[in-house]
Amino acid sequence: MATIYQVSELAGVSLATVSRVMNNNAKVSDKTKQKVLDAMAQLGYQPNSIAQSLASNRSNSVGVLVSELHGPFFGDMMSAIEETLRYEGKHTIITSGHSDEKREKESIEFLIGRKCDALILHAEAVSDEYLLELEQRGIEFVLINRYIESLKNRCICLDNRQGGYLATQHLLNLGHRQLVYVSGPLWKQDAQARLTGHKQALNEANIAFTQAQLFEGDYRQDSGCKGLDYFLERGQKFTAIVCANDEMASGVMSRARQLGIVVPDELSIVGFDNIIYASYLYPTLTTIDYPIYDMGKMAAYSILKTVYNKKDVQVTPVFVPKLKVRNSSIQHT
Amino acid sequence: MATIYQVSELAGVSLATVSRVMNNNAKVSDKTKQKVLDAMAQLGYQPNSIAQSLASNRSNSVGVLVSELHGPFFGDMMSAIEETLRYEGKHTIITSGHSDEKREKESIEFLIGRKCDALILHAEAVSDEYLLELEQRGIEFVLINRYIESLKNRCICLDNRQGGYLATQHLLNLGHRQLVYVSGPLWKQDAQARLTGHKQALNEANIAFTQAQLFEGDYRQDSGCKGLDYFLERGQKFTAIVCANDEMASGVMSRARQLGIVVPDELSIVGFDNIIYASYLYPTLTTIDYPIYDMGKMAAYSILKTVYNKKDVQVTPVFVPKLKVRNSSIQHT
DNA sequence: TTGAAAGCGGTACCAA
DNA sequence: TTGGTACCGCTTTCAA
Repeated sequence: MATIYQVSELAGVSLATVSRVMNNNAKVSDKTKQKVLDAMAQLGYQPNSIAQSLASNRSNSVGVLVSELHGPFFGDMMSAIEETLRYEGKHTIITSGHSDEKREKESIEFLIGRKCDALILHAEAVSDEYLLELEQRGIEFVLINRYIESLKNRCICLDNRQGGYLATQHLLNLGHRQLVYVSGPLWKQDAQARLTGHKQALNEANIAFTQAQLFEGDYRQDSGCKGLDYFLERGQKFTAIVCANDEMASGVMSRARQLGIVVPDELSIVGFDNIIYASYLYPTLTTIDYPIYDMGKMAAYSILKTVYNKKDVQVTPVFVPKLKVRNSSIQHT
Repeated sequence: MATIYQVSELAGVSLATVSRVMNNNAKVSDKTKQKVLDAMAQLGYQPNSIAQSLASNRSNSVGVLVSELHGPFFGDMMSAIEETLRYEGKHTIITSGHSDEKREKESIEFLIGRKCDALILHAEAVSDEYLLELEQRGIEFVLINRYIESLKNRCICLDNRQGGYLATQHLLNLGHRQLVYVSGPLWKQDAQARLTGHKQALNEANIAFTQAQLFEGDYRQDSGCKGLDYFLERGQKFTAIVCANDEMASGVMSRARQLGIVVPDELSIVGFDNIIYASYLYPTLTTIDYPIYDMGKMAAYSILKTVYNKKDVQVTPVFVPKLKVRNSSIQHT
């Protein structure tokens, strides 16, 4: 592997000059430049990125923390981030936090230890204080799907409240009056916001919301099944069920089928996220579209702009959810 | 950020000694060691991984190439790899190749340029020659789901032929005699192998296989729909359909529903891969389990063993697929 | 068992 | 516009 030194020798110029043409950040005469370029080509020179990093204090890598590497949701996010960054020659280092405070922290510190220039965090369990501390330490980062007022210029968010609102409004528009809600873990910000939107829609329609209409799930399929059982066991009356994500909705759907409840005829279901297989289910799932791909892209842009000084990018921090009507919800008669 | 120099000063020893206790690869007296450890703790010293890499010519990072970052399949693979490597303090750099030769090559070269110590490749489009060339260049790598005879000690494979065989055998055991097959893109090795297994099972049952019973899909859901249409349009008679992956199977399933064909009563379906949502479908999908998580883990182990000299790992290169019977296949009457 | 010092392959400041 | 050179923070050989 050729080094910058060999290039400089072959081209008959100094190290500094070679460095200049590589980074082309200083004036070099066309003639000299050409000599250097020729030498590089001849040697098949590739700069050593590690040495560059050490000298420039830039690793050209961005660390990404997601909850889970698998699962339909984060794949899209990573996909967007990696594509965008690689196009600019930056690389993506990934870690997962499993929605656990300790593991999230470990992952973040791991990434910092690897000298990432910036971090893109889908951090759920770590405290606001810790995130503020990161900022104090001078770490560059953006947050996906988490809003902290004093860090607001670092947050790429979906309006989860609005999403919850839309889901419920849709059912109300279809004539449903007896609704129940399967939420996510209520310590998570997004779960709270979605529930708030739900309540707000009910409120506007002058329908009371009581605790009996709420089941707190964990965003996993199984808790959808449990949620449905829960409501049925208590003799709760309902014609529609709102789930805080699609996985739980799919759980409700399969449990309903086991119990002989016909969806959507006897029970309408609405999910949230619009994960890929929402459209594979039977019936296909009405849901709220979460533009996670675009949000991942935006996070990457934001880093490119603030950390790598890429000028021509516009960062929009708040995304708007959209209702996606499919076959799991129907007019109440 | 404290440097090794400051630690050495505070501890009253040389740089070399500090380095030794960090890597504990040489004798250091307990007393000296303790002084160094104390100094490190006091300064909150964290070694600079970039500098370590430059000096040691080791980046402690492993590059991973997958076809797609999203999608149910690769998530599990990445998940396994990242977990395993991080446990050993290595980091995982990911890229995607989109099953396209040019992009796969670009990704691989990108990873090499970033000085990855080793690569884990799910390379589909790149030629055998290119891979051989990589070996010539002294690049360390393992291949997932691709078998090349002269690189066999680098291959972590599933016996795809056996999987195809099991899927078909299952249907034959259920009494089906009229089968059709939706394959993957036949330029892909795994698609070929699965089809071969299918033919073999038919052959053993003395059932002829003709081109009319084959539709070449692209592993995506939509081609499952197309496949079903294809067979129906030609008036092909069949009571069961074997799909080379679950996504296409789910396509067949939803198309069948649209057409009013009842699964499994009128049509049995078997998939391949056992992706997460195979069990969410209705009816739940009978499929062949592809232990991709374990295979990812094995790939990581293999790297740890050969590249990072971790001794106590056993590498098993060939994995065996297993039949997973669910509700989409039923006895033919 | 310890220390001195020569790299690793670049960047970037200061002079010329 | 160019060259000289002092780092960046660590590893590793060689001597002591």
